[in-house]
Amino acid sequence: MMVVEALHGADRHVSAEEIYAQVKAKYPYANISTVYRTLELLKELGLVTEIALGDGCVRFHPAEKGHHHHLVCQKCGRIIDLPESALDSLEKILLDEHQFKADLKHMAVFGLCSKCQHEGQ
Amino acid sequence: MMVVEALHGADRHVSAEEIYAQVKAKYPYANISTVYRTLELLKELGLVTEIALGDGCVRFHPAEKGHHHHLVCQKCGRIIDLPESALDSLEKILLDEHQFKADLKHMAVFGLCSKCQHEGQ
DNA sequence: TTTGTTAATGCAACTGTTTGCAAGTTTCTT
DNA sequence: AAGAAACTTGCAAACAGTTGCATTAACAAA
Repeated sequence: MMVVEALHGADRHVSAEEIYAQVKAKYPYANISTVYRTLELLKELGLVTEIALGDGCVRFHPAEKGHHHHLVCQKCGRIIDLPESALDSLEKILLDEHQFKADLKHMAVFGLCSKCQHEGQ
Repeated sequence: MMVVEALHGADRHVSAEEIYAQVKAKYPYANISTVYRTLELLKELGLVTEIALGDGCVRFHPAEKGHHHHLVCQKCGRIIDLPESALDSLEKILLDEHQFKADLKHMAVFGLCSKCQHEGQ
């Protein structure tokens, strides 16, 4: 319950550590492995999605706030948000050509943003 | 050198731990952090690509053997290989619509394979 | 040859995350 | 209400991977 609350209350993608800190503030005996196990459960139920944005920790996002994707610039670190529909065509191609039902709820694509493409080195 | 050799000699995607084991067999004083640092360097030079196939460790693949992608079934674990061109259209869309130069050398897409889609539960 | 500069290595400690286990709690059966 | 089975939790240890630091090696300048 406290994990769900922390996820819901956050205005951005939160890490397990941040959720743990919030839970611990209310109930100091709480353990971080419980947070991870709860997040795992919520993932299986489809209530949260996780994503690795390349900053060393996985971040979580409640499904009820809607799905979306991210473009992550490997040079400046800028993160560009994409609507869920941005990958619809990929999903369709994989289904049509490979009979594979891709789970594209929350993807991160790494590369170079418009600014960094045009800079030297 | 030994890291490159181990990568080159393997007939599939190898983990850092497997490379380390091979290197250690020839030179027992070797350290795993050197393996990781070498792999990091090779990545930066574009000589190897890494990928997380969802089995708990990152796997590496030498670039000279060609790029490709993987469809990973979340139910049965089956891995379907895709040619590099399979994501060309996605790359083009991201560039045209978002001016983002995606780095799609070695991607893993999770989902359900044709068999598992049609099974209950 | 000596000195200074830079890069590579081994080691230990650390990070984020997962796991095994024992204890406690809840739920089901009777 | 009692007992069995299943689930949840905290804790400590493990795991894959990274980092800081001290030592060593490689190279260039003098």
